[in-house]
Amino acid sequence: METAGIRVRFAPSPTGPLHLGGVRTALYNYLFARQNNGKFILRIEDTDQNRYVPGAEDYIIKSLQWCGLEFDEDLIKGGPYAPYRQSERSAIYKEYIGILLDRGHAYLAFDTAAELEDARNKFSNGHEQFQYGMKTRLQMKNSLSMTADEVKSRIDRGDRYVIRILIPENLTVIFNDLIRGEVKVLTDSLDDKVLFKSDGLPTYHLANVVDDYLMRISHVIRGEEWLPSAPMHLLLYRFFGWEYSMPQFAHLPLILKPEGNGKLSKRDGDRLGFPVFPIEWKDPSASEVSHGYKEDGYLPEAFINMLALLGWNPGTEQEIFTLDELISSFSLDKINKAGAKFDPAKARWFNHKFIQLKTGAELYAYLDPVLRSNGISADPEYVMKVISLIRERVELLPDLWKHSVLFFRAPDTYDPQVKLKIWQEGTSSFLEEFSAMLKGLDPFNKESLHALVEEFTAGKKIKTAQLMNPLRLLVVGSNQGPGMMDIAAVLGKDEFLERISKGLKNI
RNA sequence: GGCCCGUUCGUCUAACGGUUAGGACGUCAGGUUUUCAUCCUGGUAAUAGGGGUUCGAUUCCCCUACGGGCUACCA
Repeated sequence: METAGIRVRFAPSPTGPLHLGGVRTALYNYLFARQNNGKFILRIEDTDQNRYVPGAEDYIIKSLQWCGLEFDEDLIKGGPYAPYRQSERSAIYKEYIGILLDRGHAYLAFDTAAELEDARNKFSNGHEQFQYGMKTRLQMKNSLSMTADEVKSRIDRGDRYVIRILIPENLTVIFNDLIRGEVKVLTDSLDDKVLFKSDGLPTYHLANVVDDYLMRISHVIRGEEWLPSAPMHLLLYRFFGWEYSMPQFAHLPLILKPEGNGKLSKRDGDRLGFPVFPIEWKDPSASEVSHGYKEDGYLPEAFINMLALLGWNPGTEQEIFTLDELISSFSLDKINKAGAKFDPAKARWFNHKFIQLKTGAELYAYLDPVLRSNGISADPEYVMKVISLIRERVELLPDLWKHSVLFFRAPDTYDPQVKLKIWQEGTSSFLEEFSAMLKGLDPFNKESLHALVEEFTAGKKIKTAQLMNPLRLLVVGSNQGPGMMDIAAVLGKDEFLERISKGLKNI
């Protein structure tokens, strides 16, 4: 039972896709482990077979892989404390619940669902709510209220039962949360939670304590929703005699909806138009597809950076971090206590920042497959020129295509709103004339073009914009895009001229 | 209802008990640009309320309000 160093675990339940908050919990565990040369462990908490969703486990692993968070021990690569899937550890839990029973810290309860329902109705009189605990346990059907013979005969005839923790009375449980400080609870407010279900599997409460102990977990970093049951977990450690080597707890604040109140949920993403999941999730039963950050064109490093700063800050004004920088700057005591509202606009801002950090070649690697799927085979050198012109306007990866398509396809429509605004009497004839002069331009480049435009507008006594805006409309189809000279120079003389004449015909 | 946790600009947040309460996102206004973006500059905007403690509270304590979480044979 020697100290095994820093060991943390991420313990998701495979009941569906992992959302933002889950990824952040994993991230904080990862950062803490890496910073302390510790181990980062994945443990699948699948003790509820009713809620098992096929594909969820795989989804969780793939998501974290995309984020770049690698485990030291998990169900694939194994480890010294395997298995890492709780459903494969049921024998272990049986053994430990036996210890609790022997020591009188747990008891058998035979109440059926209907009986529990009855009790709830009977005891909840508007002011008070039913709690299976000190005030009620003796009136229920359990090994505390029944004789030993009665219990034995019930077991013998095959009655199903659960095993509940016996919460001691009038005891103050105190523990130190690394984020919140001292948390104090009187045991009288705790109820006799089910530790072991009638299906032979433990509940979270038992499994988590037993596994954290057995796996030598040094720090439990988990969501705030576990704070209320932490005192009960502490009691469990005490009953087992493990209090001296109990992990330290850190309960993370929740991630809230961008607007309004409450926990962030999948619905918010649908409603407000941003992903809440790291990668796309296809619901196996509902044939419904939820957006993922990956597929929407976010960079994993931007996603991670954004999550890291949602509830934690480095104490400096640095906002952009590499994973390594996050590892070295991270600290549990700079995690906030209050929940943080998620801000999709800031997520996009992070992504923009990270895209600007990419090299042209990296961006090329993203754009190239898109070009191919659109049936475009362009000279790499040409594509690189295009990328350098449009890269600064790219916020999400798909913008790469959105902003570069004009270099690969001539427009077939011309924005009527823009036309209305800029097309004047005489514009067409200006353009005809200009186009004719363009034909003889040699060499054809930004500089020569510029000179020609100056000469032309001066001769016509018109503003540069009076020529350039209509020109842009013909060549691009709208009022958007990089500088007109840049576009022309990249497009080349032939294509440029062709678009002008086609435009003049069709507009 | 009970128990637990929380509360600084619209949002994320900074501030050994002493700061003109700082930064970022958003937003607004200017500038750059032949367009749209980007970019640059500037502005806007906060300590929930009330009591203490203290020479002095954003900071420490209490109360109230508000918000959140938990209250399953779910995690």
